[in-house]
Amino acid sequence: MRVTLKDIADEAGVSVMTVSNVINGNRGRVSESTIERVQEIVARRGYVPSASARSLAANASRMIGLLVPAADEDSLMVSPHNAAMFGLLERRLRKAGYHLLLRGVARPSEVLEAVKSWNLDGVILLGFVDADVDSFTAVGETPILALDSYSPNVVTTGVRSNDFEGGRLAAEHLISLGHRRIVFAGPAFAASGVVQQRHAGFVAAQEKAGLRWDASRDVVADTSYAAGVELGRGLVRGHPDATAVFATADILAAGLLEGLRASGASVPGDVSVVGFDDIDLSSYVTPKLTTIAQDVVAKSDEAVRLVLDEIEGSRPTEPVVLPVHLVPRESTGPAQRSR
Amino acid sequence: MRVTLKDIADEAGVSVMTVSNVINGNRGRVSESTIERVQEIVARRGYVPSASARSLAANASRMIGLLVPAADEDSLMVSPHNAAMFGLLERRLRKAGYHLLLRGVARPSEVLEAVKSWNLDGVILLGFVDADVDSFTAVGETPILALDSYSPNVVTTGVRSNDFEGGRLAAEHLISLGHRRIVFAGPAFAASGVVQQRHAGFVAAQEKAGLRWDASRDVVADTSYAAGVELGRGLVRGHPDATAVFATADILAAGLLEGLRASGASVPGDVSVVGFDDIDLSSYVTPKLTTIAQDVVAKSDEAVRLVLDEIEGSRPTEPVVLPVHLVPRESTGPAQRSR
DNA sequence: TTGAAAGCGCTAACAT
DNA sequence: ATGTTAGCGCTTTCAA
Repeated sequence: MRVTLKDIADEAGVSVMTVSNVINGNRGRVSESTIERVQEIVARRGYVPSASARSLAANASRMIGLLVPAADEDSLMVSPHNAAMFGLLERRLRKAGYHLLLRGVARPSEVLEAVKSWNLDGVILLGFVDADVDSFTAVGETPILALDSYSPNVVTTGVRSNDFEGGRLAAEHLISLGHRRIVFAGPAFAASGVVQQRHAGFVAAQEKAGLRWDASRDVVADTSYAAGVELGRGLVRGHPDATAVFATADILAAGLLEGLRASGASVPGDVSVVGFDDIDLSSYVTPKLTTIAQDVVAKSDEAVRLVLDEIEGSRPTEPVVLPVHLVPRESTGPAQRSR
Repeated sequence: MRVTLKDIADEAGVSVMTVSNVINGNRGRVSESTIERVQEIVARRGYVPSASARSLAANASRMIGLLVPAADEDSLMVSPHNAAMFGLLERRLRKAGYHLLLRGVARPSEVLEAVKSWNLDGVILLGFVDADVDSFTAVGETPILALDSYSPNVVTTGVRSNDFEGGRLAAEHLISLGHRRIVFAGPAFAASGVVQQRHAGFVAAQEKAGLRWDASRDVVADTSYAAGVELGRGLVRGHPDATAVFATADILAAGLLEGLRASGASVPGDVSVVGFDDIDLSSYVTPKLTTIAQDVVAKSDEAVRLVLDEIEGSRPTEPVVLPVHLVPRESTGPAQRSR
């Protein structure tokens, strides 16, 4: 059935160790002629090493776990932003010779279980709230990298965008357009450092401009299209004097556009909207969303680089913070004097 | 370091086999009191079985490969539809006690390699063109399931939507609105049975209505937003008499909306548009897309069910074909008399 | 430059 | 109801 090292060794008339050395590129230890002979047989027989056997013997799996929150009965959280990260992370890992285990996680303990079970060489956490990240405990030396987390948990390494700066840029943009009363929409602060930071940057820019922050304009909304629609429908009634909204995610902002439209408000005529992420969707909706762009390519590259570095033995680093920038499109315009 | 079966066995004063039997739920073979004692130790020590060792000894990995096309230097193809499938498939597999290896594949031979290397219990192919599926060779008894494929390859089992019916429904809907000259937009036929079938259903409905099919209204376009925009911009010039377009994917149809708008054509005033898939995006764009909905939940459920059944030993089945239905929204309306 | 022996953690098959 | 033996396919260590 399966072609094993021994089969190759027998056919080549050498020991399994010699074949193993050829396979693993331990030149130096094997003569040129042997290398060629073995390689020919390997190719002809279609030999592929057993990852299980390797993992067991070498205690290294060359597999990285990509763990995503998922309630027991639920599907993985595959937001457009996460979907983009999946593809990017897989490519990077593949090019580095690693494989990717994609796994939904309901309880923090399952992270530990996944690592132990598959002998994962490293773990990348995508989309966990800080409280969850806080609770992860070390698993031997296995590097654990948390994307978009502000958890102080020392067993994890962080890679995230400059959320504070993003909040600042959004506010500055709106202020420069004359907006003075801006609603901030996003998930509850407590759970998310990301949201806290975006909010802090947003408030800082306003204070710098001499505007007083009014907490009544903080609105809690899920990161979902539906939540955006609901918020948009009620905005004019709930915040009659607001001329702009900063939403902490494009998907939420996109829903907002729809909700505002349904309530008869025009964007950006009556209300300006700024999103966050710059997912593809943001230029598909009408009007096209002005947003704060994250560099998802850099984020995935850094994440993989850091995990692999730690696997190679380097010490965990300070969190890596990636730059963001404003992408002005059609959903923002001058504040209406009349409102 | 790692807690092993032997550690548990030593502490419990039994043999490893007894512990193994407890772990694997081979009740019957072990006394109640032993089970309890062992389970307590397992929980207390945080024992997690080694998947590698299991895979090696039992010759079963409880891991399924989700393989997606990806050129060497490129990222995985993570279209919105694929992203939805990722999440759905992972959930199903997780609930069944399986793990998911997500892997981009540049050459068909890599499928074989992935299976051999990780001793995969099964494989799900997502997004491959028929020509690629044709070329896959059997890997022992390993079930290979191809999603959305019309390849006659006998080593694979198919799960797909009723594409012919989808094409028919789209055409019927447009015809009933008075459209007589409808453009068909999608990737090249040759490569894709999916597109062929949608086209065939589309043509059949027209012929049934007494319309003559005119091949000049077949337009080749990538399944991408950009291709849709380009097509939309040139549509009025290239097909001045067309009153509607059927696009084989929502992402393409969404681009079409934008391109038509850019060229000054109104939807559905001047041109009606029907998409395919019913991804989230289709109700986020303006106007909301009329589309043919696929049942992605059923598709993922069936895919997992079939793979697991075949792992259990049942024979490969006929392709499973899932129903589709029309979702009328805002992008279609009565044909203009004037055009 | 090459090989032999031991063992990674588990299970299947056969004892008892 | 429980234990023993013999691997699964590979790498590590030590020897030649």
